[in-house]
Amino acid sequence: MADESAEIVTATATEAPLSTIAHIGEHEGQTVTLHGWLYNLRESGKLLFPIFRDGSGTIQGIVPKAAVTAETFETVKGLTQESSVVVTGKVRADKRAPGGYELDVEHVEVVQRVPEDDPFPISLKEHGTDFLMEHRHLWVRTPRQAAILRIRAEIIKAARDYLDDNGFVLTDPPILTPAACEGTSTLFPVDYFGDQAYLTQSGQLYIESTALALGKVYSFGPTFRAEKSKTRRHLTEFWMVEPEWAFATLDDLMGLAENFISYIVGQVLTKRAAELKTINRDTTKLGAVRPPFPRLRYDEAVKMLNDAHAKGELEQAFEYGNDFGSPDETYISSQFDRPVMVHRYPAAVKAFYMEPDPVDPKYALCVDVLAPEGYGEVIGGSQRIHSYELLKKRIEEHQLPIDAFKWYLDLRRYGSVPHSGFGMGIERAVAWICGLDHVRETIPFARTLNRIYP
RNA sequence: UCCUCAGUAGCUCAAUGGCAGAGCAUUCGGCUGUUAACCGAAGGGUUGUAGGUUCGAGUCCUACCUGAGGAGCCA
Repeated sequence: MADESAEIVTATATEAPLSTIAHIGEHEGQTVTLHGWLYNLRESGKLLFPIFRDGSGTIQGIVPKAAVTAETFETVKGLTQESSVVVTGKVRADKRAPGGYELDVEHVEVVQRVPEDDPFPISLKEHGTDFLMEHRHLWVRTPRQAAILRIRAEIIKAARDYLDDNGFVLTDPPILTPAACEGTSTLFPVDYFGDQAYLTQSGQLYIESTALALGKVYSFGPTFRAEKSKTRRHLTEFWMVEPEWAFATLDDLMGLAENFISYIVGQVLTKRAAELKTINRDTTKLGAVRPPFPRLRYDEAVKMLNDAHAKGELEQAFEYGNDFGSPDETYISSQFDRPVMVHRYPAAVKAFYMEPDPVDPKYALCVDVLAPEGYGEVIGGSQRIHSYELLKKRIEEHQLPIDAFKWYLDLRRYGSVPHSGFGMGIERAVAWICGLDHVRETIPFARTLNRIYP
């Protein structure tokens, strides 16, 4: 062991050990090397204060003219925003530093210097939405956007860990599909060797198949909607995680949904506390997200909306039998401190494959989970029709192409069982957990009605 | 698809129908503890496009383009 470590020191004798800014506290008093970029440069006479970032955080360096070679001083003085660098310096704890540490810079090697006649477009000042989205490929470098992307990654990891650890098997449905899943949404057409194909709007129908093969399954992947929706909650390309569970009832599904969401929020709170702080998220509201979630029948939710309208708390009157509009969802969720599960909507406003409630077939065995703070529907799910005859009848009623659903009907001919599943929109979950006012910041490169660049 | 709002320097925004402005960014100068540093100076403009009204249009009118917010639809 001693020989081995000696060998490593020898091999790197001329170079300080590599560190990241996030872990720089472990090297206090030592000289380290950082791989990064110049975030900002301030100067005060013969003192330079370069701030470096490396993707894991930022740290201020200090360069007194008297402490370094003239060449190093001039190199740092000439650095431009976002120039890439390899920095060597000594780590020093400092109470004045936001991160607790500063770097006494000893040497800076410039990997690529951003020319001053073509400076980095995104300054530290405010910018407009259009400009930022036009420069999304560079905007992701800013601390706030980087923190959001780390939280997104944690949400995805937590979602997959929860399902993996609870017996769900990842089965990937196709992206290219021959027909609409639900027959309602507008799909993106694709030429498939002369045939008309579409980008998937949901993997659900396919994972119903794998659920009957493996019992408990899920899909995680992109989905596409060509709807001309233009709101802060819509993207044309978004990611969904969809568990599907054989023999599960609507009650089983609601139990899964509340535990699933609570686990994800809990993981983000513990593992991404620093990032939540970076984006100034008020985490007290997330702390309340624990099972059980309130469960509300559609009829009860409607009564709540009618009462609110009568009291003047809701502008628009709600017409019984409709699906909830955005202001309706916001009002319902605002009445609770955690996500609320609204179940048993009228079957007429829901998808063709949803199982009718045996108590009153006018209602569907479905559930929408509405996130708090006005973030709207993050989960939509249902128990699926398992009767061959009923499903065939519904496909005909919805005037869907029966040939395209032949395989789907087969699932009801060979060992059909009650089964349930839901889909959670990743971007809406990220927007809610991060407290963002628009889903376009929840994904590295948002695809919206008016934007497909960069 | 509908409703509302916006478009002026690289960016964020001012400018009563009467000389095109500021802050930031860039360049130059100053400052040994700065925290979107500060102080001084310089360069930087086909006011989204086309037409119209007017002695005169960034400003008023018409059409179009682009974007934003909302509705519907949804996750």
